[in-house]
Amino acid sequence: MGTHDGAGGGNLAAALVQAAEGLITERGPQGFSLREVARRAGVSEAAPYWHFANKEALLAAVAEAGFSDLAAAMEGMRRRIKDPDRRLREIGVAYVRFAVAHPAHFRIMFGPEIADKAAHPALKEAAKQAFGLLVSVITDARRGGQVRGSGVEEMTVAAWALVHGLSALLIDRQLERHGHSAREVETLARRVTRLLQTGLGPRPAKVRGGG
Amino acid sequence: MGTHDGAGGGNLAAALVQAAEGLITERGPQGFSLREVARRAGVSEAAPYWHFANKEALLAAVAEAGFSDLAAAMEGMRRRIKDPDRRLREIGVAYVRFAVAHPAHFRIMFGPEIADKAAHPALKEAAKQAFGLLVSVITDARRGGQVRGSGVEEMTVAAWALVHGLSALLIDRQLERHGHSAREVETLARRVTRLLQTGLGPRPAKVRGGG
DNA sequence: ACCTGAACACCGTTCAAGT
DNA sequence: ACCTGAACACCGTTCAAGT
Repeated sequence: MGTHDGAGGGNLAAALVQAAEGLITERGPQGFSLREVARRAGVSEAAPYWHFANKEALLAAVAEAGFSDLAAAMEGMRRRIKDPDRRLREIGVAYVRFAVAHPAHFRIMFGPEIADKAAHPALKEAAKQAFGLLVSVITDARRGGQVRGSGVEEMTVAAWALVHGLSALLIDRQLERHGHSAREVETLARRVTRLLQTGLGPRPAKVRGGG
Repeated sequence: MGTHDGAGGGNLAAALVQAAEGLITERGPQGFSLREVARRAGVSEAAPYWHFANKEALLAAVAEAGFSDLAAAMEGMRRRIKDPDRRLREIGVAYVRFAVAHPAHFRIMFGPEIADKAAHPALKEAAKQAFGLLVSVITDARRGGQVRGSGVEEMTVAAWALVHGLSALLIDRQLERHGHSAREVETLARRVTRLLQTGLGPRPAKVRGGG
């Protein structure tokens, strides 16, 4: 508000976002400071305030770029894979892969560093788009299947929660038993996503009527 | 290390933890400061350092209390409910209920504020216990059912990821379409957890062989 | 053993002042 | 329009000094 907020003509804004991404990757959301970003960009500590309202606005720009990358990764999977069930799985895997590859981005995108997300509408929009992609893919996967009422909505929440939770647990080192290499992470994500599709229980009967 | 770290005879340590819980609940992990905690406890800004090595150690104490409460809530459900499937569901619901009721605790417990969790072994221990509870409950629910290889381990990861992700998405206001009242949260958690048990897909066939 | 006071090196943010 | 310098009110942490 009252400032350019990025997409003007200046290139210091872009340089600041780039420096911010580097710093946040190196030191995490804790060690991040606006003054250090300014130092890395070679300007005074007050300069960023011309381009961003405050620290949070700069972080929001970083988060936005992250959402854009995540959406691209998911969209790529949707385009590449035709089988609806496998497609749903691999989109989930792409989500987890992104989180583990860019933990700092992931935390900024979803964490409390950006306190008031309503103040950064582009963020909400990006998240909504990712959600919409999931909805459509799940709808495709269930086409012809019996889905009553708000079924797809709930399925989408479940699918999102599953890959989001797996991402968070991996990033926060809560699953140390399972390796963090790219291959191991993908295998785990694939198996866990498949479990959501088949279900934990061996009860092929009551599936249809469950209220 | 080199300091008491809590369970000594002094009561300033306990007062500091209590003040920290209050402050973190009011202002979130961002607005939290050790100096403010000291002020609320009515001591000088250097006093906390006699009882806690640093800010992180105080936060670790808060996280530990949170894990203890969460474990108690889950354990209570295990004792109260006999039907294995419903028991698993309600333990999941208890997890989400705790997260939404105590978002600040939840974030401290799992977030990056405590950078090196290996430095606070009590934390790892508490998390491991909660995981063990899930494993045993899932084992019970699957008793008699066919579970090959590392099946239970993977199921546990899936169940944990699901409720953890739902908790995180709710706390971070990413599911604004769904209300945040206690009743609405419980209903959503129950439905989503049931989805993991029954599975998304209407494919009662291939369930058994899936590699 | 336990706490205070003062200090150091950092922050986020503002604001007059420069060009 | 865009940036600097200096300032304000905060931090986390340390350390001599008190009792």
